[in-house]
This record gives sequence, structure tokens and C-alpha cells, in this order.
Amino acid sequence: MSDAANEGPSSFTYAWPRPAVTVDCVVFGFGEDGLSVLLVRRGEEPFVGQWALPGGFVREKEGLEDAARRELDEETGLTLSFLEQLYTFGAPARDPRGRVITVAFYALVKELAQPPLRATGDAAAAKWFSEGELPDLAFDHGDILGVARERLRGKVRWQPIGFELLPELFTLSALQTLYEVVLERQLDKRNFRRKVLSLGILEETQEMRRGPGRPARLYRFDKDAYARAEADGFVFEL
Amino acid sequence: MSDAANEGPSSFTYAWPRPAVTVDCVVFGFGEDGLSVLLVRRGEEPFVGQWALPGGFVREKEGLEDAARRELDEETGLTLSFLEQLYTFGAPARDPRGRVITVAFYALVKELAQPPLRATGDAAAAKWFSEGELPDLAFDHGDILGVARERLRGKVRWQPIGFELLPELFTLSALQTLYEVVLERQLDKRNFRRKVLSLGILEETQEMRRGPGRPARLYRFDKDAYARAEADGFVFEL
DNA sequence: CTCTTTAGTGTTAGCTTGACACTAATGGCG
DNA sequence: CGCCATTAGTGTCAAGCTAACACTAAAGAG
Repeated sequence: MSDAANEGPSSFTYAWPRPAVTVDCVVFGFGEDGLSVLLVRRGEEPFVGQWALPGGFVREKEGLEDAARRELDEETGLTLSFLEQLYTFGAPARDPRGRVITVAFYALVKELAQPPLRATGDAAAAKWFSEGELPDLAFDHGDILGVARERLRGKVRWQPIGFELLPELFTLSALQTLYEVVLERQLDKRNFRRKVLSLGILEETQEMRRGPGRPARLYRFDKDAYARAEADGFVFEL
Repeated sequence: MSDAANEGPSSFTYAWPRPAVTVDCVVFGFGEDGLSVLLVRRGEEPFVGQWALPGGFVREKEGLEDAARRELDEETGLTLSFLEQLYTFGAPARDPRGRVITVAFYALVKELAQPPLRATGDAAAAKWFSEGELPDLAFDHGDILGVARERLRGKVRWQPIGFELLPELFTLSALQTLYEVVLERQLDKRNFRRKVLSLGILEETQEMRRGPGRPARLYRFDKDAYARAEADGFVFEL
């Protein structure tokens, strides 16, 4: 039975017209300018020269998430710290070339910087755009981006994914700013710190971040402690 | 641009091997035996005679949700009160015939009874199965069902979708039992009633449900009140 | 040394949650 | 008709959680 899947194209025995299937990724990063999204400039028709989400066609023997990782690696070379399926967009007219169904993913990366952002594959360029300066996007990618933004907002309070947007060591102020940006509202400093620390999933390091003003203690997200607590019925909430 | 999508198959110009795309639906109902799921017995290879989720191929000019509604109507004739995309399953070997990607939906219906459950289209039979008596399912439909069950559990507390499983008029006891079944834990009667009523989205009717024991007041979910409250920043939570 | 900048710290009032037990209304049956 | 069985309906209190609020501490720049 699992053999059948290895027979190659000739085993595609359905008599129906087939849509093409792609994956597209909304990659979020967090930096000085708040939340940013990674876009690529299209090097091919349709929408040549326009900005779009990185993505491409799913190969024949490749899982959907694998396809997303491959495309992202081909076009940008980024290292992801989180990747999850978002939603599948399949309106009949969403691609002018014909029926194309896209399985959208959203991803988080730890630092905006990373290597200078290679742009290869179908992408003519790759660039981070902060939320304020987003251009019009090709296809229905604007909608996809909106859904991803909502999902991020909805999820960050119930799952410890915010840490995936910060470097390994971070200050509590940075964490708070991240939450304020994602949730789009101000948080009280003392209440926030009390809540975060009471979760018992942050490891206090001896390192300090120096900069303007008083040095700030650096913390690390303790994955193990989180896993143990979760197995014990603990529920993350911020 | 929207013209291009109407050109028919010849406008399918991508050079890639194409997976087939299907939709599958997890339909939940609520009755005496708790939560039930609607399954159909397959009338065709592969897995002939096995129970599976209702579903089928997406047509060329049909949206994904439209396809789900059509297949469900063809195979069972049910009237849905809620339908939402769940997740897309695309493991290369999930279908022995070759690459088939399925966009899964989950749906709720107001009453298990409904018309005697027609079984047409590809379905040789259609039947409700309560959670305790679920058979082995074809393909990876067991996994899909599991994901749907989790989603229902996760969502029922934050969105007023529980009402979509009850008739228009219902008792608070019925609502509580529904929540207990979906969440898989006991709830305190007084606390539950206090919380539900304090939301201000239930309309108290003058009707009573008679049966064994003291008659129970019937309530109706007030969609308008909910919509107004929600627009005002109110957040449903139970 | 002074000023600016950012980090760090406790308390209280109001609200929400969870635990808990009895009375009320009806139908069935003896 | 009365009693019993069955389900509906009701209030209080303690504990925990949330939100509001302002000052001191440490460093670098000038």
C-alpha cells in the first residue's frame, strides 16, 4: 500500500482535472521597527516585479511542510525557529493562470539580521518589510498575510511562540515590547514581569545587556522546563 | 485577469506533475449518546466497504468550501449550521492511488435526527457513530477526525459554536451536557448557569420543555445580541 | 557631577472562579 | 390522592487573579 505511492506519475489514476498546488510562507521577524514580514520580488510572470510571499510548487513526493521549508530555503536561505500550517486558499480565480490552490504556512525567525538575505530560485530579491511599509502584494497574498497576522496575535498568548522571534538571550523589556507589538496594546511593566516570571519557564542568566540606561538582565526560554510543566497539565498563558 | 480563470482547462499552463485535490468533512452532531460523527461507507476502490469521512474531488471552478458543501449535500443531504476549514493533509503516501492532497473541513449540524439520512453519490451508506463506537477509517481519516475533535474542544470555549449543535430552543441543562461532552470534564451547574447567563446572549423564551422531572425553561441563542456585543469589544468565553 | 535613559520593584481593590446543598415542579405509580 | 422519583433552579463565601498605580537603581554621556 505504501508502495503504490512510489510508483511515480503513472500511479496518478484519477480522471479529474487537477489544480496546481503551491505552498506560500508568511515569515515574521521582530526587530527595531517592530514586526516585519519577508517578501520576495517575483522574477517571473505573472506579477513580474511585484512583491509576493515566498513559495512555490509542491513536488510529487514531498510533504506540504517539507515543500514550504524547501522553497524558503531556496529563495532566502533563512533558518526557521517555527513553522506551522496556516490555511489553504483555493478561490477559483486567485491565480490568473488557472486553478492554483495554495497551502499557506507561517513561520518565525529568531533575528531579522541573519546572513544578508540571499535571494535565489524564483526570487529576484528578498527583503524585510515592517508592518507600516507593506507594499501591495501579488495574487491574494495580502489576504494570506492578514490571516497570518491574526493567527499570530491569537496564538502568542496561549503558546510560547513569542520566544521564537527573539534571540536566545533576551531582556524582559524586549519580550514585553514584542507582546505589545503583536497584541497591538500597551502592557503594564510590573504586571507583565510578574506574570512571565511566575510561569517558571524562563531561566535567569548571569549575563547583562549593556546599552543606554541601566543594564538589563538576560533570560533564556527554558524549553525543558516548559515541556515538563506542560506534561504536568500546566497551561501557558500570557 | 478574472477572465483568465474562465478559460477552462487549457489555461492550466503549469508544467508540474499535479496532485489530485479532495475535500473531506468531519460532521459532528449531538444527541442522546453524546457527540457523534457522520461517516459514509465507501462504494468504490480503494477501501471499498470501509467507513470514511464524506468527501470527494474538488471541481475545476469550485471554491474549497463550496466543494465541501456540495459533496456533503450529494452524499448525505444534511443541512449544516456551521462549516469551517480544518487543516490540509498532504503526506505523499496518504492515498494508495498516488498523490492526493485533501483539505479537511469540520461541520456542525443542529440535530442528529434530520431526514433519515440519504446516502447517495459515492456513498454506499451513511450513518452516525457516537464517540465510543467509531470504526477504523479509510486513508488517514482517523487522524483527521482526531484533529477535528481537538479543534472543536479548543474552539467551543471561545466562540459560540456550541449552539450550532443544539436545536433552536434548548434548556440550560442540555447546553451544559454539551459542554461537558465536548470538553470531557464535569462542570458545576450553578457556576455554569451564572456564566452563561451573564454573557447576555441568550434569549429566555416563555416555552418549557416537559419530560420527566420539573419542566425546564427553553432558551434561544440571540445571534443579534451576540453580534452587537462582539462589535463592542465583548469576548465570548465559557 | 548632573542629567538622561532604561531596569527593576509591591500593594491594593475589584473581579472572577470554584466549591458547595438545598428547594421546586412535574409525572408516574401504588 | 399521596408519595416517590426525577430533573430544574437558586446564593454565598473564600481564594486567586487582574489591573491600576510611582518610585528607586544603575549605567553612560556630556
